[in-house]
Amino acid sequence: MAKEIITERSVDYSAWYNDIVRNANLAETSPVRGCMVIKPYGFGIWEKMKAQLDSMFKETGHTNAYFPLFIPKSFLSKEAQHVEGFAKECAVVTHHRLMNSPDGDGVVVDPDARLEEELIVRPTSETIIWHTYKNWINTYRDLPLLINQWANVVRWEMRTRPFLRTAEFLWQEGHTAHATKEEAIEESRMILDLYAKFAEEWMAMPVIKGIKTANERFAGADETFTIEALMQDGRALQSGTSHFLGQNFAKAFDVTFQNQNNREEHVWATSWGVSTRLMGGLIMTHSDDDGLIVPPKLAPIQVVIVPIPKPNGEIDEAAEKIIKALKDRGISVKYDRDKKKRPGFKFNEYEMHGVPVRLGLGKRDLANNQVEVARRDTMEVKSVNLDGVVDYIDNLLVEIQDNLFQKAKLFRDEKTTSVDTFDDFKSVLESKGGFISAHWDGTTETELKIKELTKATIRCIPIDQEDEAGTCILTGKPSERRVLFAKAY
RNA sequence: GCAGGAGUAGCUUAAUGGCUAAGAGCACUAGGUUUGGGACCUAGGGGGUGUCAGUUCGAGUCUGACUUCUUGCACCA
Repeated sequence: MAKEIITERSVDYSAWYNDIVRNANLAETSPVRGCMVIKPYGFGIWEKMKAQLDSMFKETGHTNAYFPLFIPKSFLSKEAQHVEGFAKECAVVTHHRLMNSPDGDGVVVDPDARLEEELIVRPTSETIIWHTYKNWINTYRDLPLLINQWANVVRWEMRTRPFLRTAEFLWQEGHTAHATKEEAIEESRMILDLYAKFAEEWMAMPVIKGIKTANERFAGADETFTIEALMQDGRALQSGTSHFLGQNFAKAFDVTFQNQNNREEHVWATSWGVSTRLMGGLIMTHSDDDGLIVPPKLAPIQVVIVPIPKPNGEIDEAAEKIIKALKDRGISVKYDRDKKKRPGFKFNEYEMHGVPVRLGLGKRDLANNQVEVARRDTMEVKSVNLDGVVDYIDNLLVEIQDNLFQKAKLFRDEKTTSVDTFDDFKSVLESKGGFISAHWDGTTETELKIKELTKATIRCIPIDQEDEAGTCILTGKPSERRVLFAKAY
């Protein structure tokens, strides 16, 4: 019988989440507040995500570059909205040298080594990038400039949670410059579609594409687009954002280009990013009380072969055949020959790690020319003839990927409720949670009032939905369309 | 940042302010017996209790500060 080492979701969702992060070897805490160590298995998943996203960026014409970790303090104050948005959570470098402590114990900051201009550890790189772009952009022929960087950023968060909110996190940030407003908007919309496609087809995580309200918009943006996912506890997770920055940064950093009519114009900008927060989304979209579940397309190990009861020549030989055939199809496979662990232990361990497919191979199977195939998503186990097993697995991985998405989508749809009164809003939020589609009068004041009364925020104004006239659930004022509310991470 | 809770071996944990006792289970090491859903036996190794200071004849046990984790609030991706 399985030991209870993962807290059940229904008992304590937060504890369940933390148990998965720890027991599936995704990450652990570090001595630095809010900063985590991403362990090899967890990083393996991130690397797969990163590889896919990177190739999607390249396919759409972007190239990678790298900008400094440190940003001169003065840069941050150039865009008023931007600095307001980040000032409270910046790490600041003030000195450049340590010295032996005068009282002989350890080291202290050398007071003589104060920096002339203090440096900010980037919370995001708009400022230093726009400073740089000024020199890169002269003429319309230099546009569009389509650059992405993979980097770490720091936001000094007061309250952190593994992956979902950490002081330091990994992400990609795209920063593009365009000759026209239309082209910049199109870029930010294109990236939004790219993110949604990635979330749904690779992470098997259904998302709602939408527009952020003014209140939830990125500091310094004219428009923020978002993909919003729904977690198993009924809370929403902002999973990626794409910003149309207008000419705000171009003006702040004086980035202009000469157009075809020989006139100087400010460029139009976008920025967009997804982070290691997606790992949190992955965990909370699919996993269960037995541990992590990783969609096949992102699994560091897609198939594991467990010899039963222990490896021997005959089993090794059969396993090697399967391994070769799977690898030929680009399927990653691990053969666990560890003799110290019994099969039952291994079963539980790989379930904990979310390996999509497990093969059990023993004398009994070989005698029947069969192999036992177990799928992680449904926990079904069945015997499959060895001759067709590679085809079977190939299809099964596709089926698991699809099943995870369908299951998550069904959950999300069931947890999305339309309401027309504030009483219904409150009761649905209380009893059921999830997304609530409701009319809103369009004002920040009402949005904040609803947040104050219910803790729910407007996650987005969905893009793929019909306009529908109605009245605001709080004020009764006219509304042109429904927006999506939820309690959020 | 505020308010709770908590830091004893890698993990889970025991130990009234005291007999010159930090005890266990899992994990680990060695050997053996086992092996189709987290095996068992025997023998071992590992901790001075998050850090610093204080109270005391005596401190995992009490006090203070700091630090990390955690829950909630506020803030944010």
